[in-house]
Amino acid sequence: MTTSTEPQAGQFILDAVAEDLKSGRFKYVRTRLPPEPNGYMHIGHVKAWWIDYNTAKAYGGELYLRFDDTNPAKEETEYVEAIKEDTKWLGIQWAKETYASDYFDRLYEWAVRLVKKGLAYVDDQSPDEVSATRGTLTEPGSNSPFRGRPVEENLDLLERMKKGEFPEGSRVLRAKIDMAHPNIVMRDPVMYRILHALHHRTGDKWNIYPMYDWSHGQNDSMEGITHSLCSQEYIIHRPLYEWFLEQLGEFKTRQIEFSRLNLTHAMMSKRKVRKLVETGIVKGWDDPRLTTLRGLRRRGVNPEAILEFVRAVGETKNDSWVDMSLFEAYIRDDLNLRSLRRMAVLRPIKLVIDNYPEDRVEEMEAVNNPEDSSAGMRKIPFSKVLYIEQDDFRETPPPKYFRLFPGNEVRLRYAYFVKCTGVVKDPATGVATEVHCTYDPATCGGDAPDGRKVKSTIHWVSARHAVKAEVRLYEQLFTAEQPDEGEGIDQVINPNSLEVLSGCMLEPLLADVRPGDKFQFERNGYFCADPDGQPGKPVFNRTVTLRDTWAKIEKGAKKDGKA
RNA sequence: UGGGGAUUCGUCUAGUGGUAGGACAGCAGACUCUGGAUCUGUAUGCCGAGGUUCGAAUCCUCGAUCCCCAGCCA
Repeated sequence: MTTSTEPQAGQFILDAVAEDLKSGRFKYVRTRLPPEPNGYMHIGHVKAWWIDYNTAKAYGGELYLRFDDTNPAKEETEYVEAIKEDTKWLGIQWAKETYASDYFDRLYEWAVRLVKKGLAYVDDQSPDEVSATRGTLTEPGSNSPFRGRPVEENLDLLERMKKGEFPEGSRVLRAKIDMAHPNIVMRDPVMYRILHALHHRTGDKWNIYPMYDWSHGQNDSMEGITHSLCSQEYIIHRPLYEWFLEQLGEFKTRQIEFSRLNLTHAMMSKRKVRKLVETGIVKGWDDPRLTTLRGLRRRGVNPEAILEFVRAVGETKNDSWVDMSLFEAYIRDDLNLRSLRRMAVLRPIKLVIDNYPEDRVEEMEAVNNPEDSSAGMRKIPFSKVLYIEQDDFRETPPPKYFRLFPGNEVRLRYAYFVKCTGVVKDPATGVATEVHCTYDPATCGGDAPDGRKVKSTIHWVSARHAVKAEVRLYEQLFTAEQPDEGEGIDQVINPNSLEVLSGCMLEPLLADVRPGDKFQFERNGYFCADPDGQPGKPVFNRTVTLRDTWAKIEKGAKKDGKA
């Protein structure tokens, strides 16, 4: 999969911005990345971040990081820091860090301006009354009895709301637009609500806080943002966005909407992810099964892979569900090029080489990364008793199985050809405990001087040199493609989403790893050292498996057998 | 007859009046000291019906389906 030569997927926003520059509507490009600091960011956000970042970068513009902290009840500084950290990790750079709360004073002045123009009023109705008079999707709303309030009275009331003279819910400031507007957003939307809450930055200074609609566009304008890029659900807010700036006579940012990213077998709803964390279905916001950025990072996914993936998905207005396998392809692509190869036996069984000297140890030369010659070579100890994967031996081989079975010869990677001579079983259970074989000393290094071939090469770890480790295997968290749909999350949880293997045997070099170190365990997949590991007792997470043609053949055979 | 958005292989996405292309997934094969990687080949698609045109995914008309909106959330 090449990247830069691929035709660019969806770029209607890039095109629109180019037109704006050409027409002179804007002389420069400035976008903003507007997270609400109320939770951890997930891969769905990355699409938006990338579009904001890429659009600015494409035209020599800049990106502001603006925290949308207009609701003190939900927002916390902790999340601000987490979001900044995640953004940096992704490699997205911002020119300026701002907060919606930076503009509370100016925004209030602008509100006063609208009140003076007779375009906003204080409504004394209760929330229920406001809701009841809004009308429905098909029926118009009705005017508030306070709609005709004189300007002076509105000004006085607004000032006293600000000072904190009224209880929460008792009054709001509303824009005076049209209660019969076919677009519900335009039916006298609430601009300020009373909230006697402590704000993470402004403390107790304010008793009224702006709604999204009243804050966001005005902040965009104040910051000279040229393009306010957001997801489709804001399309219907655009008339209001434009109405405010028009009435105010301020700098007019252009809002452009794109469709958000949906990934199959993943959970993007913040509320539902929170539930997964709280009920203990996952172990935290950084659980490697989650598509939160912290989860992906711990899982071992590189930021470059995430960015390449969202770039490939592109920017369109189509509702879409991107298949997880596309994301995995980008993860593999990235990891394949940069991961050091190591040998690790996940489900070990002993392989005894009967004709190999008891105390002999050889150092075998191995390639670190066939995709990158600069990664060099390493040595791996080899001896009489090895561990191999249980799956690499079958007493009675299925069709097309080329690994170890009695009488068959295979190559031990970087070592010798060995021929299987038999298997030792536990007399009580009948379970295989040891595979036996003989080796051909002439095949040292892995090639036969007589030119004979083997159909399979298997990996191994010397038993007396092996490092024991825990390895965590992950599968998709959900069995359903769209677990967000409907209720009953418990029903679509994949019971096999985590499998912990405790007796894994690794080559000696793997004893000393730091959390975040990534490797390809040959023939098994890509793995990343987890922070739970101790020196000498590593813990690895499986990021993603290798493409497994054999698994496919076996699965196909099973299906045919049944049919 | 509430308003607004969308519809191209299984999935995502190019194409904007001139041979429907790419990626992932699938299938078949080559190669291989990873059944990995790489390479080759291959099947599958314009929501529907009319119309305009020498020619329509693209323009027009009518229809279908899906998504969003009735927070003092963002």
